[in-house]
Amino acid sequence: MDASQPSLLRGFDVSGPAPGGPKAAADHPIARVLLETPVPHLDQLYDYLVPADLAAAAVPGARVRARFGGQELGGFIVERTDTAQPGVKLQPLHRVVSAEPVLIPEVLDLCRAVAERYAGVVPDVVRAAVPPRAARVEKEEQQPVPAAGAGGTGPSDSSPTAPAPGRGGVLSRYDGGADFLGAVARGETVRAVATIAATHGWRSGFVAVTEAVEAATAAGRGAIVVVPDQRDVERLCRHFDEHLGAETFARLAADDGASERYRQFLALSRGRVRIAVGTRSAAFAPVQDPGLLVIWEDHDPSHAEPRAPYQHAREVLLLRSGLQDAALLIVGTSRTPEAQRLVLTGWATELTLPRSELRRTAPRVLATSDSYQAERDPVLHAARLPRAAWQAAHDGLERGPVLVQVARTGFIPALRCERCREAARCLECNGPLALSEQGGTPQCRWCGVVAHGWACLACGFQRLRAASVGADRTAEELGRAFPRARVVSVTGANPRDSVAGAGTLVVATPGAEPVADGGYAAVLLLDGDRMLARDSLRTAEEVLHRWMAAAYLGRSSTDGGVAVVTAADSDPVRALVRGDAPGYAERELLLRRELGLPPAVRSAAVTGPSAAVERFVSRLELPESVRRVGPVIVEDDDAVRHRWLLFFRHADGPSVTGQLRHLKAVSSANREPVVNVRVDGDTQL
DNA sequence: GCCCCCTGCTTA
DNA sequence: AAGCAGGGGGCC
Repeated sequence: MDASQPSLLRGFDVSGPAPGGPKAAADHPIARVLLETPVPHLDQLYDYLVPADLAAAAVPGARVRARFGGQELGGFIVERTDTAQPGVKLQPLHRVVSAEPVLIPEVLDLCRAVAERYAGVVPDVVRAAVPPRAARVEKEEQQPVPAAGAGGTGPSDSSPTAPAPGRGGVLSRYDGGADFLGAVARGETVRAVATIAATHGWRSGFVAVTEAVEAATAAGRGAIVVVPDQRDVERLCRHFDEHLGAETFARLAADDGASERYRQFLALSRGRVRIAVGTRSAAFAPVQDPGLLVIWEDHDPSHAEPRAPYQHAREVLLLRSGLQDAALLIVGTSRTPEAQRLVLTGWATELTLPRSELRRTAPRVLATSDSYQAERDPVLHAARLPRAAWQAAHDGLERGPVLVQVARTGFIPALRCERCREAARCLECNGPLALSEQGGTPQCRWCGVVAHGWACLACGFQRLRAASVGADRTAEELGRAFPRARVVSVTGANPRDSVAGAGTLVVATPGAEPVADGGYAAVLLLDGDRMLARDSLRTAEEVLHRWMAAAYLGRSSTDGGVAVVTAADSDPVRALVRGDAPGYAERELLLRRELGLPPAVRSAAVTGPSAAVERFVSRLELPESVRRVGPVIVEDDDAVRHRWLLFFRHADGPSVTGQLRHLKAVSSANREPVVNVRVDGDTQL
C-alpha cells in the first residue's frame, strides 16, 4: 500500500508486514518502547512502527508486545514520536495488549531513578511497579472501590473504635508535629521522622498516619502509605475504613489476588481514588500528584524487595519525594539508623515526644539479667523466668492481661530428651547439645563432640527432640508456673488480634503480640540474651524494636503498667529502660560512622564465580575513597563463589552505582558469567 | 535473553 | 560442494 514503508522495514524479513501490509499511523508513527527483559545491556528504549490500526490504542503507558531479535517480548510504550533513531530498521508493533496507560511517566521516572540507585535494570523495577494485567477487570463498570473488606478477612476485629489517645490528635503532641501537619496541608515538601512512643502500640501510630494523610488531602493532593506486610495492610485499611471512609483509598497487596490487586491499581491510575495503602510495591503506586509519602515501620525487612535490584521501599519513597515534591513521613515504633541519618544530615526533621509526655504514657521498665539458670525453683527454671519477672507477671495477672514475649522457635537451638524433656547434655563435658544448621547428628556446643549413641542422663531414653522453646512450649511451662492463669499462645501461625481480661497470660512471638483492651498490666520480655547473641549489624536494632513494640502494648506507668526485660545490661537494654529509641539510633549511627559501616556509608556486594568477580572488581574505576573488602568465599550449593564488598560515601553513590551498572552491561554483552550486584543490602552484613 | 549467521573445519 | 559445531553480534 504505502510505498514509503517497505524501505523502513527489513527488506526480506517475512515476519514483517506482508507486501502491501498495514500502513503506519498517520500521527506520531513511532513508539518508543521499554521492553521487559532482564538483560543489562538491553536496558534502553527501542523504536517500533505503529501500524495505523493500533494507532489509537498505542498510548504512552500502554502494555504492548513486540518482536525483538528472535522472540516476542512484552513492554510498555514510553512515548509516541515522529522520528526514530537513525540507522534503525523498524519493526511494527505486534500488538497493543491494552490501551490502559498503566506505566505513567512519573512512575517510569521513579523506576529509572531506582534502577540507577541500585545498579539494576529499569524493567526489573517496572515489574515491581506495575502489577500483571487482569483483562476482565479493565472492562468492569467503574464502581466505587470495594477496598478493604473485599479480602474476606473477616469481621474478627470488632475493634472498639480505636482508642484515639488524647484530644488534638497524636502527631501534634510531638514537638514539630503540628508544624509538619500544617506544611503538608499547605502542600509543601517537608520530611519528618516520627518514632511513636506511646501505649496502645501501633494504634497510636495509625492515628498519626491518618492525620498526615488527611493533611495531604486537605492540600488537594494524594497520599501513599507503605506498610511491611499483609497483616499491617489489613489493620491500617480497617483503620482507614473507619476514619477516612472505605471508598477513599485503594489497597495494594499481592495477597489479595491478581484481579483485586489490578482493580485497586486501576482505581488509582484512573484517578478515582488518590490514596494508596499497600506493601512495598505500593511505593510505585500511580497516585496522581502525591503530596505525602509514608513508610510505616521502616526497619522491617519486608520493605526490601527480595528480587533484583533489591530496592528498599524507604529509599524508593525518598527518591519519589524528591521527584514529585511530595512530603515524606517515616513513622513507626522504632528508629532505624537510616532514618536517623536523615535527621542528622538535616534532610528530615525529627518529631519528638517531650520527656514529660513520654513518662506519662510509657510503662515502667525493669531490667533483670537473664539468670534463670541460677534460680533454684525448677518451675521457674523450666519457664526461663527470673524471679523479678515472675513477680511482675504474678501481680499483673490480678489487674489485667499479661504479655510474655519469647524468641521465635529456632532461636534457641537446644535439644531435649524426647520422653522426659530433660535438656540434652554432652556426655563428655555436660555442655548443651544442638543440631547444626542442616540438622543431622547433634553436637556439643561447647566441646564440639558429636553425640553418637546419646542416652538421656535422667531416664536413659535414646531419642532427642528439638526443644522448640517457642511460644507453644513456653506457654506450657508458664501454665505450670501460673496454674490459675488462662494461658494463650499466639504466634504467626496461630494469630490473634486482641485479648482482654485479668488472669489471661499471653505468650507471643515478636510481631504477633495481640493488643490488649486497656493495655497489658505487665509485659515480660524473655530470651533477650539469646536474641542479642545473633551476629548481624541489625541484631541489636531489631531486638530493641521488638522490645519496644511489645512494651508499649502495656499500660502506662501511671496506670501501673510494668515491663520486665530479662537480659544482661547492654546498650539496647538501657535504651529500652529510658524509652529512647532515637537516642539509641543516634549512638548506633555515630558508631557506624567511626567504623565506616552502613548506613553511614553505602555498600555494594559483588558476588559470583571467583574469576568473574575478580575481573569485574578489577575493572571498576572507583573514586579513591571507596573501601574494598574481600574477597570472601561464599558457598551455595557446591559452587564456590567470591564476594567483594564495596563501601562508599553517599556523595559518591551515583558514580559508584553508575559504574557498577555500566560494567554489568558490558560484561553481559560480552557473555561473561553473571555476577550478582546488591547495593545497600543487609543480608551479607 | 534468543536467533542468526559467520567462521572454520569436516567429508566427498 | 555441502554439512555441522561453536561463538559472537545484533536485536528497534
